[in-house]
Amino acid sequence: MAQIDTNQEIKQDTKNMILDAAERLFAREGFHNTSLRAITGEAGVNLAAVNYHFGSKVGLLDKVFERRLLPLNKVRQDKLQAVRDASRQENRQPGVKETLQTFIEPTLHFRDSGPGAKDFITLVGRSLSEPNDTARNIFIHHMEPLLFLLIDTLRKALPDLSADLVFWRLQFALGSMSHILRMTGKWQSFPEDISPDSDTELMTRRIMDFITSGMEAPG
Amino acid sequence: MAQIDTNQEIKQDTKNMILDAAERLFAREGFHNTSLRAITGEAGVNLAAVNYHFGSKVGLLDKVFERRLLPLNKVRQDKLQAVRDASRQENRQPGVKETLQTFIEPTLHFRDSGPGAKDFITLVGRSLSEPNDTARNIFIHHMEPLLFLLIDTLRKALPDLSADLVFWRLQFALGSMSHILRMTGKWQSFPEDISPDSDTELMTRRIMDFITSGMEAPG
DNA sequence: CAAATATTAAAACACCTGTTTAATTTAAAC
DNA sequence: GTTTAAATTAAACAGGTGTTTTAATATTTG
Repeated sequence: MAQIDTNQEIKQDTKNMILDAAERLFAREGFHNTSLRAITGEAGVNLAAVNYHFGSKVGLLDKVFERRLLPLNKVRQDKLQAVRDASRQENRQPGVKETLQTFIEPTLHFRDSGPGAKDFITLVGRSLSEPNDTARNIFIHHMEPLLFLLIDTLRKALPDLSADLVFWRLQFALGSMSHILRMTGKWQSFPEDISPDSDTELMTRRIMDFITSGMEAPG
Repeated sequence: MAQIDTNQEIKQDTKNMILDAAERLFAREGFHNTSLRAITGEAGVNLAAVNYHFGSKVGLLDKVFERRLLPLNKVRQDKLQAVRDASRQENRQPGVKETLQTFIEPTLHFRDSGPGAKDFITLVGRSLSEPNDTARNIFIHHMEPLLFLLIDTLRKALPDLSADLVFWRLQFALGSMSHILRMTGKWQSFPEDISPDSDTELMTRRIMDFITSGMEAPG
Protein backbone atom coordinates (compact mmCIF):
# COMPACT_ATOMS: atom_id res chain seq x y z
CA MET A 1 0.00 0.00 0.00
CA ALA A 2 2.60 2.51 1.04
CA GLN A 3 4.91 1.50 -1.77
CA ILE A 4 2.63 2.75 -4.50
CA ASP A 5 2.68 6.32 -3.38
CA THR A 6 6.08 7.36 -4.69
CA ASN A 7 5.21 11.02 -4.65
CA GLN A 8 4.49 11.47 -8.33
CA GLU A 9 0.86 11.83 -9.39
CA ILE A 10 -1.07 10.44 -6.49
CA LYS A 11 0.12 13.13 -4.16
CA GLN A 12 -1.35 16.33 -5.49
CA ASP A 13 0.35 18.98 -3.47
CA THR A 14 -1.57 20.83 -0.83
CA LYS A 15 -1.74 24.13 -2.67
CA ASN A 16 -3.48 22.69 -5.72
CA MET A 17 -5.83 20.59 -3.63
CA ILE A 18 -6.91 23.78 -1.88
CA LEU A 19 -7.21 25.70 -5.14
CA ASP A 20 -9.40 22.98 -6.66
CA ALA A 21 -11.72 22.80 -3.68
CA ALA A 22 -11.94 26.58 -3.35
CA GLU A 23 -12.71 26.98 -7.04
CA ARG A 24 -15.57 24.52 -6.84
CA LEU A 25 -17.04 25.88 -3.62
CA PHE A 26 -16.67 29.57 -4.51
CA ALA A 27 -18.47 28.85 -7.77
CA ARG A 28 -21.33 26.94 -6.18
CA GLU A 29 -21.82 28.77 -2.89
CA GLY A 30 -20.27 32.17 -3.46
CA PHE A 31 -17.17 33.61 -1.85
CA HIS A 32 -18.68 34.83 1.40
CA ASN A 33 -20.85 31.79 1.80
CA THR A 34 -17.88 29.43 1.65
CA SER A 35 -15.91 28.84 4.83
CA LEU A 36 -12.27 27.89 5.08
CA ARG A 37 -13.35 24.81 7.00
CA ALA A 38 -15.48 23.68 4.08
CA ILE A 39 -12.59 24.22 1.68
CA THR A 40 -9.94 22.48 3.76
CA GLY A 41 -12.37 19.71 4.62
CA GLU A 42 -13.06 18.98 0.96
CA ALA A 43 -9.39 19.28 0.09
CA GLY A 44 -8.43 16.94 2.92
CA VAL A 45 -5.90 19.30 4.40
CA ASN A 46 -5.53 21.11 7.66
CA LEU A 47 -7.44 24.31 8.32
CA ALA A 48 -4.32 26.39 8.84
CA ALA A 49 -2.94 25.42 5.44
CA VAL A 50 -4.88 28.20 3.70
CA ASN A 51 -3.38 30.95 5.80
CA TYR A 52 0.04 29.32 5.57
CA HIS A 53 0.10 29.01 1.79
CA PHE A 54 -2.07 31.95 0.71
CA GLY A 55 -1.92 34.36 3.62
CA SER A 56 -5.66 34.84 3.87
CA LYS A 57 -8.99 33.85 2.37
CA VAL A 58 -8.81 36.82 -0.01
CA GLY A 59 -5.29 35.81 -1.00
CA LEU A 60 -6.65 32.39 -1.86
CA LEU A 61 -9.35 33.89 -4.06
CA ASP A 62 -6.76 35.93 -5.87
CA LYS A 63 -4.76 32.82 -6.70
CA VAL A 64 -7.89 30.95 -7.79
CA PHE A 65 -8.46 33.68 -10.36
CA GLU A 66 -4.82 33.94 -11.35
CA ARG A 67 -4.34 30.24 -12.06
CA ARG A 68 -7.07 30.19 -14.73
CA LEU A 69 -7.16 33.78 -15.91
CA LEU A 70 -3.52 34.08 -16.90
CA PRO A 71 -3.69 31.41 -19.62
CA LEU A 72 -7.28 32.22 -20.63
CA ASN A 73 -6.65 35.91 -21.01
CA LYS A 74 -3.45 35.16 -22.92
CA VAL A 75 -5.54 33.31 -25.51
CA ARG A 76 -8.09 36.07 -25.68
CA GLN A 77 -5.44 38.77 -25.93
CA ASP A 78 -3.58 36.94 -28.72
CA LYS A 79 -6.75 36.48 -30.73
CA LEU A 80 -7.75 40.08 -30.24
CA GLN A 81 -4.31 41.32 -31.22
CA ALA A 82 -4.49 39.18 -34.36
CA VAL A 83 -7.76 40.86 -35.33
CA ARG A 84 -6.22 44.28 -34.78
CA ASP A 85 -3.08 43.43 -36.74
CA ALA A 86 -5.03 41.98 -39.65
CA SER A 87 -7.30 44.99 -39.92
CA ARG A 88 -4.35 47.35 -39.88
CA GLN A 89 -2.42 45.41 -42.50
CA GLU A 90 -5.43 45.25 -44.78
CA ASN A 91 -6.26 48.90 -44.17
CA ARG A 92 -9.79 48.31 -42.94
CA GLN A 93 -11.76 48.53 -39.73
CA PRO A 94 -11.85 45.48 -37.50
CA GLY A 95 -15.12 43.59 -37.74
CA VAL A 96 -17.58 43.78 -34.88
CA LYS A 97 -18.28 40.08 -34.87
CA GLU A 98 -14.68 38.93 -35.11
CA THR A 99 -13.77 41.32 -32.32
CA LEU A 100 -16.46 40.08 -29.97
CA GLN A 101 -15.62 36.52 -30.89
CA THR A 102 -12.09 36.82 -29.53
CA PHE A 103 -13.65 37.34 -26.12
CA ILE A 104 -16.76 35.18 -26.15
CA GLU A 105 -15.60 32.03 -27.90
CA PRO A 106 -12.55 31.22 -25.74
CA THR A 107 -14.68 31.72 -22.64
CA LEU A 108 -17.37 29.23 -23.60
CA HIS A 109 -14.88 26.73 -24.95
CA PHE A 110 -12.76 26.94 -21.85
CA ARG A 111 -15.81 25.75 -19.97
CA ASP A 112 -15.51 22.36 -21.64
CA SER A 113 -11.81 21.90 -20.89
CA GLY A 114 -12.40 20.09 -17.62
CA PRO A 115 -14.65 19.85 -14.55
CA GLY A 116 -12.71 22.47 -12.66
CA ALA A 117 -12.86 24.80 -15.64
CA LYS A 118 -16.64 24.63 -15.66
CA ASP A 119 -16.79 25.66 -12.03
CA PHE A 120 -14.34 28.44 -12.68
CA ILE A 121 -16.40 29.90 -15.51
CA THR A 122 -19.43 29.92 -13.23
CA LEU A 123 -17.31 31.78 -10.71
CA VAL A 124 -16.24 34.27 -13.37
CA GLY A 125 -19.84 34.85 -14.38
CA ARG A 126 -20.71 35.68 -10.82
CA SER A 127 -17.66 37.80 -10.06
CA LEU A 128 -18.83 40.75 -12.09
CA SER A 129 -21.89 40.98 -9.88
CA GLU A 130 -20.48 40.20 -6.48
CA PRO A 131 -22.00 42.59 -3.96
CA ASN A 132 -18.84 42.82 -1.92
CA ASP A 133 -16.07 44.94 -3.37
CA THR A 134 -13.16 42.68 -2.46
CA ALA A 135 -14.13 39.79 -4.71
CA ARG A 136 -15.19 42.00 -7.60
CA ASN A 137 -12.11 44.20 -7.45
CA ILE A 138 -9.77 41.22 -7.53
CA PHE A 139 -11.50 39.96 -10.64
CA ILE A 140 -11.61 43.34 -12.37
CA HIS A 141 -7.93 43.82 -11.63
CA HIS A 142 -7.15 40.68 -13.62
CA MET A 143 -9.46 41.68 -16.48
CA GLU A 144 -8.82 45.39 -16.90
CA PRO A 145 -6.01 45.43 -19.48
CA LEU A 146 -7.89 43.05 -21.75
CA LEU A 147 -11.15 44.97 -21.40
CA PHE A 148 -9.46 48.23 -22.31
CA LEU A 149 -8.01 46.67 -25.45
CA LEU A 150 -11.39 45.18 -26.29
CA ILE A 151 -13.25 48.45 -25.99
CA ASP A 152 -10.60 50.23 -28.02
CA THR A 153 -10.99 47.70 -30.81
CA LEU A 154 -14.78 47.95 -30.71
CA ARG A 155 -14.56 51.71 -31.09
CA LYS A 156 -12.48 51.25 -34.20
CA ALA A 157 -14.99 48.71 -35.47
CA LEU A 158 -17.90 51.08 -34.89
CA PRO A 159 -16.60 54.52 -35.87
CA ASP A 160 -20.10 55.93 -36.36
CA LEU A 161 -21.08 55.35 -32.74
CA SER A 162 -20.01 57.58 -29.89
CA ALA A 163 -17.35 56.17 -27.58
CA ASP A 164 -19.94 56.47 -24.85
CA LEU A 165 -22.48 54.31 -26.64
CA VAL A 166 -19.89 51.66 -27.49
CA PHE A 167 -18.98 51.44 -23.82
CA TRP A 168 -22.55 50.86 -22.71
CA ARG A 169 -23.28 48.37 -25.44
CA LEU A 170 -20.23 46.38 -24.40
CA GLN A 171 -21.64 46.38 -20.87
CA PHE A 172 -24.92 45.03 -22.23
CA ALA A 173 -23.05 42.30 -24.07
CA LEU A 174 -20.96 41.35 -21.04
CA GLY A 175 -24.13 41.27 -18.98
CA SER A 176 -25.68 38.79 -21.39
CA MET A 177 -22.67 36.54 -21.34
CA SER A 178 -22.06 36.57 -17.60
CA HIS A 179 -25.73 35.85 -16.99
CA ILE A 180 -25.55 32.73 -19.13
CA LEU A 181 -22.28 31.63 -17.56
CA ARG A 182 -23.45 31.79 -13.98
CA MET A 183 -26.90 30.35 -14.63
CA THR A 184 -25.62 27.21 -16.31
CA GLY A 185 -27.70 24.30 -15.09
CA LYS A 186 -30.15 26.41 -13.07
CA TRP A 187 -33.18 26.68 -15.33
CA GLN A 188 -35.22 24.03 -13.58
CA SER A 189 -38.16 26.40 -13.21
CA PHE A 190 -38.72 26.44 -16.96
CA PRO A 191 -39.56 22.79 -17.61
CA GLU A 192 -40.58 23.38 -21.20
CA ASP A 193 -39.11 22.33 -24.48
CA ILE A 194 -35.90 24.20 -23.85
CA SER A 195 -32.64 22.92 -25.24
CA PRO A 196 -29.89 22.43 -22.69
CA ASP A 197 -27.18 25.01 -22.22
CA SER A 198 -24.50 22.38 -22.51
CA ASP A 199 -24.14 22.60 -26.30
CA THR A 200 -21.23 24.98 -26.44
CA GLU A 201 -21.18 25.45 -30.21
CA LEU A 202 -24.89 26.26 -30.37
CA MET A 203 -24.75 28.58 -27.40
CA THR A 204 -21.72 30.39 -28.75
CA ARG A 205 -23.42 31.00 -32.07
CA ARG A 206 -26.61 32.21 -30.43
CA ILE A 207 -25.01 34.64 -28.04
CA MET A 208 -22.71 35.89 -30.79
CA ASP A 209 -25.71 36.57 -33.05
CA PHE A 210 -27.53 38.35 -30.27
CA ILE A 211 -24.80 40.69 -29.09
CA THR A 212 -23.39 41.35 -32.57
CA SER A 213 -26.81 42.46 -33.72
CA GLY A 214 -27.27 44.57 -30.61
CA MET A 215 -23.84 46.10 -31.00
CA GLU A 216 -24.45 47.01 -34.65
CA ALA A 217 -27.89 48.51 -34.09
CA PRO A 218 -28.34 52.05 -35.47
CA GLY A 219 -27.12 54.68 -33.03
CA MET B 1 -41.11 67.79 22.20
CA ALA B 2 -43.26 64.86 23.13
CA GLN B 3 -46.42 66.63 22.01
CA ILE B 4 -45.43 66.68 18.35
CA ASP B 5 -45.30 62.93 18.03
CA THR B 6 -48.99 62.16 17.78
CA ASN B 7 -48.41 58.82 16.17
CA GLN B 8 -49.13 59.78 12.59
CA GLU B 9 -46.19 60.19 10.26
CA ILE B 10 -43.23 60.61 12.53
CA LYS B 11 -43.66 57.18 14.01
CA GLN B 12 -42.97 54.81 11.18
CA ASP B 13 -43.98 51.47 12.53
CA THR B 14 -41.37 48.90 13.32
CA LYS B 15 -42.12 46.61 10.40
CA ASN B 16 -41.58 49.29 7.77
CA MET B 17 -38.47 50.59 9.48
CA ILE B 18 -37.04 47.09 9.27
CA LEU B 19 -38.12 46.65 5.66
CA ASP B 20 -36.48 49.92 4.65
CA ALA B 21 -33.20 49.11 6.36
CA ALA B 22 -33.15 45.55 5.05
CA GLU B 23 -33.85 46.71 1.52
CA ARG B 24 -30.96 49.14 1.60
CA LEU B 25 -28.49 46.74 3.21
CA PHE B 26 -29.44 43.70 1.13
CA ALA B 27 -28.94 45.81 -2.00
CA ARG B 28 -25.56 47.18 -0.99
CA GLU B 29 -24.01 44.25 0.87
CA GLY B 30 -25.92 41.23 -0.38
CA PHE B 31 -28.26 38.99 1.56
CA HIS B 32 -25.72 36.72 3.22
CA ASN B 33 -23.36 39.54 3.97
CA THR B 34 -25.98 41.51 5.88
CA SER B 35 -26.54 40.64 9.54
CA LEU B 36 -29.74 41.07 11.47
CA ARG B 37 -27.83 43.22 13.91
CA ALA B 38 -26.87 45.59 11.12
CA ILE B 39 -30.48 45.78 9.97
CA THR B 40 -32.02 46.31 13.39
CA GLY B 41 -29.25 48.73 14.30
CA GLU B 42 -29.92 50.90 11.27
CA ALA B 43 -33.67 50.64 11.77
CA GLY B 44 -33.33 51.59 15.43
CA VAL B 45 -35.29 48.63 16.69
CA ASN B 46 -34.53 45.64 18.86
CA LEU B 47 -32.74 42.64 17.40
CA ALA B 48 -35.58 40.25 18.20
CA ALA B 49 -38.07 42.33 16.23
CA VAL B 50 -37.14 40.67 12.95
CA ASN B 51 -37.92 37.18 14.15
CA TYR B 52 -41.05 38.43 15.89
CA HIS B 53 -42.52 40.20 12.87
CA PHE B 54 -41.11 38.14 9.99
CA GLY B 55 -40.32 34.77 11.51
CA SER B 56 -36.81 34.58 10.15
CA LYS B 57 -34.24 36.37 8.03
CA VAL B 58 -35.53 34.59 4.93
CA GLY B 59 -39.08 35.59 5.82
CA LEU B 60 -37.89 39.18 5.95
CA LEU B 61 -36.33 38.93 2.50
CA ASP B 62 -39.57 37.55 1.14
CA LYS B 63 -41.51 40.56 2.45
CA VAL B 64 -38.89 42.96 1.11
CA PHE B 65 -39.52 41.55 -2.35
CA GLU B 66 -43.29 41.39 -1.93
CA ARG B 67 -43.71 45.01 -0.88
CA ARG B 68 -42.19 46.36 -4.09
CA LEU B 69 -42.81 43.56 -6.55
CA LEU B 70 -46.57 43.38 -6.16
CA PRO B 71 -47.23 46.92 -7.43
CA LEU B 72 -44.34 46.90 -9.92
CA ASN B 73 -45.36 43.62 -11.51
CA LYS B 74 -48.96 44.82 -11.61
CA VAL B 75 -47.85 47.72 -13.80
CA ARG B 76 -45.76 45.47 -16.03
CA GLN B 77 -48.52 42.91 -16.35
CA ASP B 78 -51.14 45.52 -17.24
CA LYS B 79 -48.91 47.02 -19.92
CA LEU B 80 -48.09 43.62 -21.33
CA GLN B 81 -51.74 42.62 -21.37
CA ALA B 82 -52.57 45.84 -23.20
CA VAL B 83 -50.05 44.96 -25.90
CA ARG B 84 -51.52 41.48 -26.24
CA ASP B 85 -55.09 42.78 -26.40
CA ALA B 86 -54.25 45.44 -28.97
CA SER B 87 -52.49 42.98 -31.25
CA ARG B 88 -55.41 40.58 -31.07
CA GLN B 89 -58.00 43.23 -31.77
CA GLU B 90 -56.05 44.54 -34.73
CA ASN B 91 -55.34 41.04 -35.98
CA ARG B 92 -51.57 41.38 -36.05
CA GLN B 93 -48.56 40.05 -34.15
CA PRO B 94 -47.43 41.95 -31.09
CA GLY B 95 -44.33 44.05 -31.75
CA VAL B 96 -41.02 42.92 -30.33
CA LYS B 97 -40.06 46.35 -29.10
CA GLU B 98 -43.40 47.20 -27.51
CA THR B 99 -43.40 43.82 -25.79
CA LEU B 100 -39.94 44.23 -24.32
CA GLN B 101 -40.77 47.78 -23.36
CA THR B 102 -43.55 46.66 -21.03
CA PHE B 103 -40.88 44.95 -18.95
CA ILE B 104 -37.85 47.21 -19.26
CA GLU B 105 -39.33 50.67 -19.04
CA PRO B 106 -41.27 50.29 -15.77
CA THR B 107 -38.21 48.77 -14.16
CA LEU B 108 -35.88 51.63 -14.98
CA HIS B 109 -38.48 54.26 -14.19
CA PHE B 110 -39.31 52.66 -10.88
CA ARG B 111 -35.70 53.24 -9.96
CA ASP B 112 -36.33 57.00 -9.90
CA SER B 113 -39.43 56.80 -7.72
CA GLY B 114 -37.54 57.20 -4.46
CA PRO B 115 -34.30 56.38 -2.65
CA GLY B 116 -35.63 53.07 -1.38
CA ALA B 117 -36.78 52.14 -4.87
CA LYS B 118 -33.27 52.64 -6.22
CA ASP B 119 -31.86 50.25 -3.64
CA PHE B 120 -34.58 47.78 -4.39
CA ILE B 121 -33.84 47.74 -8.11
CA THR B 122 -30.20 47.07 -7.35
CA LEU B 123 -31.35 44.19 -5.19
CA VAL B 124 -33.52 42.88 -8.02
CA GLY B 125 -30.62 43.05 -10.44
CA ARG B 126 -28.56 40.96 -8.09
CA SER B 127 -31.24 38.46 -7.18
CA LEU B 128 -31.14 36.67 -10.51
CA SER B 129 -27.51 35.85 -9.87
CA GLU B 130 -27.49 35.08 -6.19
CA PRO B 131 -25.34 32.01 -5.61
CA ASN B 132 -27.49 30.73 -2.82
CA ASP B 133 -30.76 29.15 -3.85
CA THR B 134 -32.94 30.59 -1.11
CA ALA B 135 -32.66 34.20 -2.20
CA ARG B 136 -32.93 33.42 -5.90
CA ASN B 137 -35.89 31.09 -5.50
CA ILE B 138 -37.85 33.63 -3.51
CA PHE B 139 -37.32 36.18 -6.26
CA ILE B 140 -38.13 33.80 -9.09
CA HIS B 141 -41.30 32.74 -7.30
CA HIS B 142 -42.51 36.34 -7.40
CA MET B 143 -41.54 36.77 -11.06
CA GLU B 144 -42.58 33.52 -12.68
CA PRO B 145 -46.16 34.28 -13.81
CA LEU B 146 -45.06 37.52 -15.45
CA LEU B 147 -42.08 35.90 -17.16
CA PHE B 148 -44.23 33.15 -18.60
CA LEU B 149 -46.61 35.70 -20.06
CA LEU B 150 -43.67 37.68 -21.41
CA ILE B 151 -42.10 34.72 -23.17
CA ASP B 152 -45.45 33.68 -24.60
CA THR B 153 -45.93 37.16 -26.07
CA LEU B 154 -42.41 37.21 -27.47
CA ARG B 155 -43.05 33.91 -29.23
CA LYS B 156 -46.09 35.40 -30.89
CA ALA B 157 -44.03 38.43 -31.85
CA LEU B 158 -41.31 36.27 -33.40
CA PRO B 159 -43.15 33.41 -35.12
CA ASP B 160 -40.21 32.61 -37.39
CA LEU B 161 -37.91 31.78 -34.48
CA SER B 162 -38.02 28.51 -32.59
CA ALA B 163 -39.52 28.64 -29.10
CA ASP B 164 -36.14 27.49 -27.91
CA LEU B 165 -34.28 30.39 -29.48
CA VAL B 166 -36.78 32.94 -28.16
CA PHE B 167 -36.26 31.59 -24.66
CA TRP B 168 -32.50 31.96 -24.84
CA ARG B 169 -32.62 35.40 -26.40
CA LEU B 170 -34.89 36.53 -23.59
CA GLN B 171 -32.27 35.25 -21.16
CA PHE B 172 -29.62 37.29 -22.97
CA ALA B 173 -31.85 40.36 -22.71
CA LEU B 174 -32.59 39.84 -19.03
CA GLY B 175 -28.88 39.36 -18.44
CA SER B 176 -28.13 42.71 -20.04
CA MET B 177 -30.72 44.49 -17.98
CA SER B 178 -29.90 42.92 -14.63
CA HIS B 179 -26.22 43.61 -15.20
CA ILE B 180 -26.92 47.30 -15.66
CA LEU B 181 -29.28 47.43 -12.70
CA ARG B 182 -26.91 45.94 -10.19
CA MET B 183 -23.82 47.78 -11.42
CA THR B 184 -25.36 51.23 -11.10
CA GLY B 185 -22.75 53.56 -9.69
CA LYS B 186 -19.91 51.05 -9.75
CA TRP B 187 -17.98 51.91 -12.89
CA GLN B 188 -15.21 53.80 -11.14
CA SER B 189 -12.53 51.74 -12.85
CA PHE B 190 -13.46 53.24 -16.23
CA PRO B 191 -12.57 56.86 -15.61
CA GLU B 192 -13.01 57.88 -19.21
CA ASP B 193 -15.52 60.03 -20.99
CA ILE B 194 -18.42 57.80 -20.00
CA SER B 195 -21.84 59.28 -19.47
CA PRO B 196 -23.41 58.48 -16.11
CA ASP B 197 -25.93 55.72 -15.75
CA SER B 198 -28.30 58.04 -13.94
CA ASP B 199 -30.06 59.32 -17.08
CA THR B 200 -33.01 56.97 -17.08
CA GLU B 201 -34.48 58.05 -20.41
CA LEU B 202 -31.18 57.70 -22.25
CA MET B 203 -30.38 54.37 -20.63
CA THR B 204 -33.84 52.99 -21.37
CA ARG B 205 -33.55 53.92 -25.03
CA ARG B 206 -30.08 52.43 -25.32
CA ILE B 207 -30.87 49.11 -23.71
CA MET B 208 -34.12 48.88 -25.65
CA ASP B 209 -32.25 49.43 -28.92
CA PHE B 210 -29.68 46.82 -27.99
CA ILE B 211 -31.96 44.01 -26.92
CA THR B 212 -34.59 44.68 -29.57
CA SER B 213 -31.96 44.39 -32.26
CA GLY B 214 -30.54 41.26 -30.68
CA MET B 215 -33.98 39.74 -30.35
CA GLU B 216 -34.85 40.43 -33.99
CA ALA B 217 -31.58 39.11 -35.39
CA PRO B 218 -31.96 36.49 -38.12
CA GLY B 219 -32.44 33.00 -36.71
C1' DC C 1 -60.87 50.42 35.18
C1' DA C 2 -59.33 45.58 34.52
C1' DA C 3 -58.03 41.63 31.83
C1' DA C 4 -56.11 39.89 27.72
C1' DT C 5 -53.20 40.53 23.96
C1' DA C 6 -49.52 42.46 21.24
C1' DT C 7 -45.18 44.42 21.16
C1' DT C 8 -40.57 45.61 22.84
C1' DA C 9 -36.35 44.71 25.46
C1' DA C 10 -32.05 42.55 27.29
C1' DA C 11 -29.73 38.44 27.67
C1' DA C 12 -28.37 34.06 26.65
C1' DC C 13 -28.07 30.05 23.41
C1' DA C 14 -25.46 27.07 20.43
C1' DC C 15 -22.77 27.45 16.65
C1' DC C 16 -19.81 29.25 13.00
C1' DT C 17 -16.18 32.66 11.29
C1' DG C 18 -11.07 33.85 9.75
C1' DT C 19 -6.82 33.96 11.87
C1' DT C 20 -2.90 32.85 15.03
C1' DT C 21 0.02 30.21 18.09
C1' DA C 22 2.96 26.63 19.51
C1' DA C 23 4.25 21.97 18.98
C1' DT C 24 5.30 18.27 15.91
C1' DT C 25 6.55 16.04 11.81
C1' DT C 26 8.62 15.92 7.20
C1' DA C 27 12.00 17.29 3.82
C1' DA C 28 16.26 19.47 2.26
C1' DA C 29 21.07 21.02 2.80
C1' DC C 30 25.50 20.46 4.31
C1' DG D 1 23.95 11.87 10.12
C1' DT D 2 23.21 16.07 11.98
C1' DT D 3 21.49 20.59 11.30
C1' DT D 4 18.41 23.79 9.15
C1' DA D 5 14.34 24.91 6.94
C1' DA D 6 9.61 23.84 5.31
C1' DA D 7 5.30 21.98 6.05
C1' DT D 8 1.57 20.00 8.83
C1' DT D 9 -1.14 19.55 12.93
C1' DA D 10 -4.28 20.41 16.94
C1' DA D 11 -5.81 23.87 19.78
C1' DA D 12 -7.17 28.20 21.08
C1' DC D 13 -8.45 33.07 20.03
C1' DA D 14 -11.61 36.89 19.66
C1' DG D 15 -15.59 37.93 17.58
C1' DG D 16 -19.87 37.35 14.74
C1' DT D 17 -24.20 34.57 13.32
C1' DG D 18 -29.52 33.61 13.45
C1' DT D 19 -32.67 32.33 16.78
C1' DT D 20 -35.00 31.67 21.39
C1' DT D 21 -36.21 32.75 25.94
C1' DT D 22 -37.89 35.37 29.73
C1' DA D 23 -39.34 39.60 31.56
C1' DA D 24 -41.11 44.18 31.08
C1' DT D 25 -43.96 47.46 28.71
C1' DA D 26 -47.64 49.23 25.60
C1' DT D 27 -51.92 48.57 23.36
C1' DT D 28 -56.34 46.86 22.66
C1' DT D 29 -60.53 44.54 24.14
C1' DG D 30 -64.48 43.52 27.25
